[in-house]
Amino acid sequence: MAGCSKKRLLVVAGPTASGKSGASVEAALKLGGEIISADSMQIYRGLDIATAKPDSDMQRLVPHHLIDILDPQQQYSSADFVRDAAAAAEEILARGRLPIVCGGTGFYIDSLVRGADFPSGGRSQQVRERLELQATAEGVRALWERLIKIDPLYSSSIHENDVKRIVRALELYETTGLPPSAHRKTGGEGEYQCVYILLTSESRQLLYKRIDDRVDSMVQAGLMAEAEYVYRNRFNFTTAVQAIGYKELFPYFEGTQSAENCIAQLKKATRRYAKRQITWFKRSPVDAELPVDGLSHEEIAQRIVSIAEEKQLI
RNA sequence: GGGAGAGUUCCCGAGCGGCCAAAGGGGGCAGACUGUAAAUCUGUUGUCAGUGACUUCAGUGGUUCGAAUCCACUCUCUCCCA
Repeated sequence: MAGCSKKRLLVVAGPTASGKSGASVEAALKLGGEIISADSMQIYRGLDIATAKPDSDMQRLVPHHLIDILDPQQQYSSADFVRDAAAAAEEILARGRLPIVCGGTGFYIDSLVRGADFPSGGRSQQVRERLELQATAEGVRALWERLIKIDPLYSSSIHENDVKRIVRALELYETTGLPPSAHRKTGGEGEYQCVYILLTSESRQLLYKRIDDRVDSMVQAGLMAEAEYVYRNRFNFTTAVQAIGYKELFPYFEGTQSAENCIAQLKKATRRYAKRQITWFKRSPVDAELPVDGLSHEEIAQRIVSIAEEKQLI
């Protein structure tokens, strides 16, 4: 029993198709936990198949938080996640249960765990849109040069082609009057007594095979219809269109590509995404790695529980 | 049987005497990431050794100081006339 003042938190992270959702549900049943989804796309209502959202049975077995909390035209951010996840954890703990953060959005998870503190304010849709327009009109180069003058330190840490980060940095500067590097928090401690478990695959090939199979079953489950719905709303669903599983299929709806080609493209995009996740988690404050190849959700859950015990979380 | 053309590094595809280990794209691999993150961006991709060396552009043999690039023959493929 961890008697310290910090709040208990179990994190189950991993790349797509590593089996985290299923295993987390099992683990939650064993531990008396509730799940906080750390997934930038599962927050959207109506986007179920491509996001591999836990089905209603799973959600009935164990309470899930931060799933279906927004309409697809709404926007969300890492800062929103930190706030919402912290609130959810609070409630769960108050009920005497264990919060289990489960997801693949490493940026969200690590922001929460590390206690990232995002500056208040510092956000302006208007400013950002203006900067984005400038970027396309005058070229990224122009913005980049402005950023160098404002914050040479920060600008040296990002690449001159990285439009999103350059725009964001300038947005931050214009709205707060301070250069981006002034906002950088030096490794905050975080307020959780956290056990961070990373689900891994020892064989990339196996992971990729699981991804391919899962895409096939998504198609079986009606992915095309869901994608067509997103396609029709592509100009409104600004963040949601970014999800893997829709945009790869757009050429099919436009009639420029066969469905087969698009699906192959989708598999490739998902594999690359998994690789990016793996790269991300290499730098995350992980406490334990758990190889999952060939294990059932039940078995993975079993190990999660023993790791939690070992680390004296429970 | 006659004629035209093509064979390039994992794939597609430029190159048409030296500046070519060979443009570009795809794919692979690796990485970055502090309020869009399933997004965005970067690097690398013949072998070996830190400058450099070595083996590559269907095959063989030539021409040349020098060839992926020119010539001859061989093989494979595409197309046109039979």
